[in-house]
Amino acid sequence: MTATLPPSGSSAFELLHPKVQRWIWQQDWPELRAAQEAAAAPVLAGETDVLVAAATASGKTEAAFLPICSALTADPPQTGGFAAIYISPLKALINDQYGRLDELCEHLDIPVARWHGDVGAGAKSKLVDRPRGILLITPESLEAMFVLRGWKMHDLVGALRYVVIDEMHSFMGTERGAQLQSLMHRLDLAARRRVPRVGLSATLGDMRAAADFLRPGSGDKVAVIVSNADGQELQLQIRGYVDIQPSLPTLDGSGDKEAEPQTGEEDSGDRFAIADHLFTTLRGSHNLIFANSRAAVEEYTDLLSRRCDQAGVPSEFVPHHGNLSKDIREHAESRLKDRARPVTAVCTSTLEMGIDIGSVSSIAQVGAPPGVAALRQRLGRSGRRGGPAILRVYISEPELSATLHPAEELRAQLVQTIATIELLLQRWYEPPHGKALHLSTLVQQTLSLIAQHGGITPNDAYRALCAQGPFRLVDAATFAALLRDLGKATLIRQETDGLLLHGDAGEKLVNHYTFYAAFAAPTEYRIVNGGRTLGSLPIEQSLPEGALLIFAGRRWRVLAIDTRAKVVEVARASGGRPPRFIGAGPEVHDRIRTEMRRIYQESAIPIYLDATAQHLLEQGRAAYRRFGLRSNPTVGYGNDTLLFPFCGDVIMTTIALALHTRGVSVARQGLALTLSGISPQTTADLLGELSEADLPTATDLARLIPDKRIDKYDEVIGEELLALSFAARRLDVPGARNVITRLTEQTTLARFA
DNA sequence: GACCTGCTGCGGATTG
Repeated sequence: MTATLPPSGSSAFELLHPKVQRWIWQQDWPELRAAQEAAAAPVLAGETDVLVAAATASGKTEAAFLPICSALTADPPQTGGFAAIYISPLKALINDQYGRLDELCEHLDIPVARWHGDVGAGAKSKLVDRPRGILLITPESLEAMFVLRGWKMHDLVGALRYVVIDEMHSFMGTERGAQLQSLMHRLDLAARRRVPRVGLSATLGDMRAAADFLRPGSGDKVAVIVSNADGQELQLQIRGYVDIQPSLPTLDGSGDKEAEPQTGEEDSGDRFAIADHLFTTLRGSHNLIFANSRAAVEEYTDLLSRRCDQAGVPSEFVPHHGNLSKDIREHAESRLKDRARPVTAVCTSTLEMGIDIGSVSSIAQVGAPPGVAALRQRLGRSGRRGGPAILRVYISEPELSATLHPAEELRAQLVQTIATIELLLQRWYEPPHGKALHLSTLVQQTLSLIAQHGGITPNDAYRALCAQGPFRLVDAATFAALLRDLGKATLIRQETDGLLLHGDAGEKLVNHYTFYAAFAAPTEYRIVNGGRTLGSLPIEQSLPEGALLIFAGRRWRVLAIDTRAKVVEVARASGGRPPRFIGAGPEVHDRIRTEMRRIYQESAIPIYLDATAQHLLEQGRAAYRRFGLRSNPTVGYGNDTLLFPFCGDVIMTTIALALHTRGVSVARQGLALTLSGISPQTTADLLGELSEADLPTATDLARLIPDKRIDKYDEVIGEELLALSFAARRLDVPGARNVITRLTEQTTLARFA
């Protein structure tokens, strides 16, 4: 074997155990990757927490496990219990890592075990009887372990030396992330020690926030390793399209019966043009097409499959989204791994994360990307080592007409896309929301602690979860109020000695397996064809018998619906339309809207726009000038006024509520707030009043929202706490004040113009 | 809120 000499002169390599060195040698690696080099010493020392941020496929997992395995080999555990726990957001990722890790650990006599929902109960009880080595687990399975085997936790994790978090960025700012932080803290409590944590993450804008997520309260002591070795070349293009079809009603219009079977003769319009370009450009190589919704995935897979049929070539386009069954998704994944036969997957964010599918030739994005960080992740999938990453974005805007809404004349989709790309080039990414209280997850964790210990005092619960745990933004009074709400809902009750126990409802909740997940999921119907499950659709979907449907990239007719078993039986058909998955859009960050304003006011045309996109941008800028938005944010529209504040969605909601307190009915539509029956002059006066008076508090504004239940256990939380929670996460009064001041200045000066 | 993610233990049938 002609092995290139491994990492000689590499100080990290010298630190590793000889057996690990031998394994690296056998891998034939030319050198250790930057992240692996930098992480070795601090992980080996085992004294600090370590955060490794690097691009996908940069050897992050090895950066953690080469030194961890070295430490475990050099100093083998003397007692039972897991030596390291690796927590991953995906079962598929655990299975991937298990294959890779097991191979390394075989040489080292370190047992590796996986534990998630697809692992049998027998294997689990064996592990509990003989806990050893490295455990790969999901947050939900770890939660189940605390609930069902609380009394054994010290035996299981008493000897724990490391906790590893994979894809840490995917947890940050979410309920599941708050659960993960709580679980990590409860591991420390069960081990009765501070167990070193290793976080593996994509590169983020604010590494300090990430470090603080990994070790709440002590983020400054985390060793942060950022591998910025992504000098990768980016080739990108935004392609503009004009939608000449009259825009169809998308939200309402449940009159599905008139769904006309598409004959294929009306192949015109923007979607067809986009499909044509995708077909001719991507066929013959491996690619990913990110459509922004499951409905769009279905529609484009269908359009592209028909192109293949018409051309008499085998279908090269496969769908991939969260409602498709496991075997359909795994089929797409294995086709992607098979380099011999070209395939392009049309997908939602399902293929953003680190499941091993190999790298693809190019990325297509249909519609505005949902954010800068998401676009960065998607790009990471493209480009073999050393090769450029290729991105094509397809943006469609409606044809200009007399009836077009001003917001559409501004070509907001296109401008938002340009803003997102400009920020990506500046390496800015959306930070996670740090101010959420995560009360829903605090409910879950309180109930879980009671299960683990067979009861707990309010003081101990507060100390474990809030004072020293991750729910630091919750003060004692708020926690007490939460406990009272839980008592009212009979989730908990209190013994005379003060001990908290489960109440009747709590007992039921905790003893059902759905308790372990911190996030809510809608009930869904299973879609079945001849005994084979194709996937599922949310229950809100009303599908009358005989309705036509496009699903899993094919056309179907609904034969029968079993409402009790929640099953929809379908047969192949020739017509159909994609299912509607209802909803609004992702939250747009303030920085993106600020960037959009800059783009409107500039005249430079980015070089990555094609001719149509350039033309659309000019139209958008012309509309911006015509409305005079540079100096006046209001536009009269019939009896209404449109207000364009150019700020993030959180601030827009806050301004809308503040206007609401003045008796104005306000609606939010993308870039604009619509003030019904109010003139631009009155709007200017209202803004002036708001800027002079004190704005209501965020909590007062939140009280105006009739239904604030969003997260899984919000149902049992009382109005007051829901208002507090909504205010913390979804409103920004100081931000709104700044924007209102700016808007007032503009409208005041505009009057003299 | 576009999108995404996850969970138990047992009964019963099948196979070696």
